[in-house]
Amino acid sequence: MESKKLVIELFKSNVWANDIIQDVFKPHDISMQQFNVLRILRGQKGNPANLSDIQERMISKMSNTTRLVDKLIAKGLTSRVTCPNNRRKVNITITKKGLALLDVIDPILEKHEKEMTDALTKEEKIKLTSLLLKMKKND
Amino acid sequence: MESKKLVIELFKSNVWANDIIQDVFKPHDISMQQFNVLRILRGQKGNPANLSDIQERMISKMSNTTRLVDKLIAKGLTSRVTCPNNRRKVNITITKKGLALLDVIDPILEKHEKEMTDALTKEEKIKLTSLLLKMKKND
DNA sequence: ACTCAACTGTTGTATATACAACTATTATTA
DNA sequence: TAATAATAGTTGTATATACAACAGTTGAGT
Repeated sequence: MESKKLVIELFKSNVWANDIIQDVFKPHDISMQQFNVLRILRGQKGNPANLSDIQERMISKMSNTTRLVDKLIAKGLTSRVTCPNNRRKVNITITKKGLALLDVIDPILEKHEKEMTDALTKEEKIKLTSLLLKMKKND
Repeated sequence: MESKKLVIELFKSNVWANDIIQDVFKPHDISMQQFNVLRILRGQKGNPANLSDIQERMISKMSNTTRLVDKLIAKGLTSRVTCPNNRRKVNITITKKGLALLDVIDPILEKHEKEMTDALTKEEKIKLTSLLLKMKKND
C-alpha cells in the first residue's frame, strides 16, 4: 500500500511540477526540452556538441533530438553544420541569441524553482532529493 | 541550489517511473491513462460515470478524455450511451472484458510498484510520500 | 415562450513523443 | 579492395497531449 501511494504521488508531483515549469517557458516560446538542449550547449563553453552528446545529457531519452534541434535552428537559437572530420556527425552550437535567451530565462526559472519548493525547509528538500535518488538506486 | 536539484530529481524520477510503468501496460495494449479510466469506472461499482466525473479523478488533467474513451470503446473495454435525463451528458461504463483486463493487470502492477520502490524501507516510502504531499501544499 | 448564458462533450489543429525504417558515412575484415 | 558491419543522424508513421473553437442541450430570467 505504501508503494502504491508513493508511485501515485510521484506521478501527481510530476503533473504539478510540469504545470509550473511550463508556465515559465511558455512566454518565451520554448519547451522544457528545448531549454535543456540550450543549457547543454551552453555547458559546452564554445565547443560544438553532436546529437548523441545532447541525447546522453537529456533528462528524457528523446528519440527525436533531430527535430528538437530543427526547432531551435528555426528560432535562430542554435546552428548546425556537418562535422568536417566525420561527416556522419553534426556540430551543434548555441548562438548569441540562444545565450541571451538563457540569460533571460535563468533567473525566472530559479525563482519558480524556489517558490514551488518553499513549503519545505532546506533540510526537507535535501532529504526529499536523497530519497528520490535512493529509490532509483542512484545514490 | 537545493531547490534546483530537487526539481531536476523530480523530473528524472518521473521519467524513471514512467519507463517502468509503461512496460507493465504495453503488453496489454493499453496506456497508463486508459488504465486509469478503467480503474475509475470500476470504482463506480456498476454506476455509470460521465466524462467530467472521470476527468476529475484523473491524475493528469486530460483535455481529451473523449478520445481516451473512444479508444477503450474500440477495444471493447468500455461502453458509452448518452444520458437519458440529461442528453448533454454521457454514461460511461466498464464492460466485463474491461473488468477482466483489470484483474489481469492489477497484480502485475502491484508487483512492479513494490519492486520499483524496494530500495526504500516502509518508513522511507511513507516519509517520501509525505514530503511530496507537503511540497505541493496538499497535506 | 423567447433569449441568452451556462454546461457537457466533441472535433480541429498544432505540437510532442515513441518506435522503426531508412540514408549516408566510416570502420572492419576476409 | 570489395563486401559487410557499425555508427550517426534523419525521416515516416502512429499515438499522445494541449488548447481553442464548436455544437447541442439545458437552465434562468424576462
